[in-house]
Amino acid sequence: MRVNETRVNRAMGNTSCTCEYCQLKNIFFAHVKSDELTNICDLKVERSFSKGESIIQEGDPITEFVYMKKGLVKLSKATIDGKDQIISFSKPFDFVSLLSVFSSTQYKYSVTAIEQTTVCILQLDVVRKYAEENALFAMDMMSNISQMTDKIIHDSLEIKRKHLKGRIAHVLLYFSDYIYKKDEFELPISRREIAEYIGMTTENVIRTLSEFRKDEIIKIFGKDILIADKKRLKNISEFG
Amino acid sequence: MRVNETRVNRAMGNTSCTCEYCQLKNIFFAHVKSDELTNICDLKVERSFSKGESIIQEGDPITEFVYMKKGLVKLSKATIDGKDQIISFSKPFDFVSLLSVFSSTQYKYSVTAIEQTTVCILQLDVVRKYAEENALFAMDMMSNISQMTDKIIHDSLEIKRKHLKGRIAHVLLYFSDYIYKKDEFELPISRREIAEYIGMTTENVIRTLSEFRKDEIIKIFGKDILIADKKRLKNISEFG
DNA sequence: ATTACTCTCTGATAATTATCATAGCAGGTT
DNA sequence: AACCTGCTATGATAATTATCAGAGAGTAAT
Repeated sequence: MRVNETRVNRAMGNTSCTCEYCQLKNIFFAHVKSDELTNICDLKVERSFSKGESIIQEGDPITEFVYMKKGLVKLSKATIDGKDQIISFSKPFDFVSLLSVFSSTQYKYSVTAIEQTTVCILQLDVVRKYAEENALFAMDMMSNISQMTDKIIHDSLEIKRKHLKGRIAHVLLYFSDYIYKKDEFELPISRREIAEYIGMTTENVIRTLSEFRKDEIIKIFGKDILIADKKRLKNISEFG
Repeated sequence: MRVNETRVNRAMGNTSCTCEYCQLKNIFFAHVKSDELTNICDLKVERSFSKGESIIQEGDPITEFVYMKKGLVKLSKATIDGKDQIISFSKPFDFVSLLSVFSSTQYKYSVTAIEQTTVCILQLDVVRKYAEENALFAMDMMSNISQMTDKIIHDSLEIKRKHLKGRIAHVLLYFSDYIYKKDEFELPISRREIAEYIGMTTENVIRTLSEFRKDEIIKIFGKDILIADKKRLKNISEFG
């Protein structure tokens, strides 16, 4: 991680060992023995980031293994012409390091909190040691990587084949159905960031949202979105 | 794999054990002991496919582990409206199963030979057994998955941020620099397939290639392409 | 209070890309 | 031969999307 003046809790360390109830044990560490888990729990460092704070910076050496405990982050990459492209979003209990950790020594993307976020951090060599000694754990990691990249590739194909309206519908349904699981939610990102995700201009994102509002498919109150006609939105996402 | 009347060599099995010089030993099976490798070599089945033949069909149950020994394939996915989207291309010594094998029980994409292709096939449970018993091998697989998905995601972002001309330039440079490593080559895919890869219409692919020809950036003889001005092509790929 | 931001929003216009129509050509089939 | 079919190719036109310009609202800093 880059030295960042906005980063907080740098030295707070393991302030609250809540591993006891952490779902990671069942998901990711299912094949790690319980005494080793206690060890992992002691070694982990928990950190919090406010909305907008940088968690990982593109180019950072990969020395840590970061997983989402709470919140929401965006994975993004700077283009040659100084803009940003958003690759995907991650939520608990994704491992935001997984995309690069076994193919590179440096992060190829940045990770930024788009909601108040808590992550847990393990030293990479610790995780690597466990993986090298415990093939079942390594297999679980593989499954995790696969699921993560699978979703990224799938969404990328979906977005690619759709027109502007379909892409916006896709994004709204993504947050509504996949992230928040309700029809009314606060968009965690700006119109510009939506544009960076789906590869369109900010103006057209705004225009399309306005159009959906005029057509009474959604209601907009700033960042608050209410999906009023999900059936129509799904139809637009599929075929529009 | 689906029963396919075009598939050949179904029952040929291990007709030519050329494992002895296979590069896979150094790349993928580096941490598998040599006596186990002999076992793997005995269990593997080699199969050949002509250009156009289906190797894996979307929806097939994943029971085998397929790697590229020779040739070139496309990974593609059918869209809801009956078209195809090309995800990526794979060459020796990629593992074309890797994209799904640890995240799903069924293939989510099809694999089709776009050149005369030879693959080697291992039963998935054999590979899984080795991985479960040999964490270093599992780690090597992880690295392989990561590199493969990394490249897919990277290319997808590059294509997404470019305009039509830049995308065509990207594809030409992909085949020239990454696949064939020469300036003159035979395009292994049709204009329509290029369109399916970069998310444009066939007509515009053809038009853009014609434009490059008129601008003397490339020469075209049917499927044969000669890159005459690579510098300009690279410039278009980056900024056009 | 003023300045300087960024974000949201809208309209007018330009550029890009898709669609539709047409045609030549090659390969395969009957 | 005549008839498909798929691929390549080009032009005209329509649709989509980007760019440019401007404006209000909010927020932070001076």
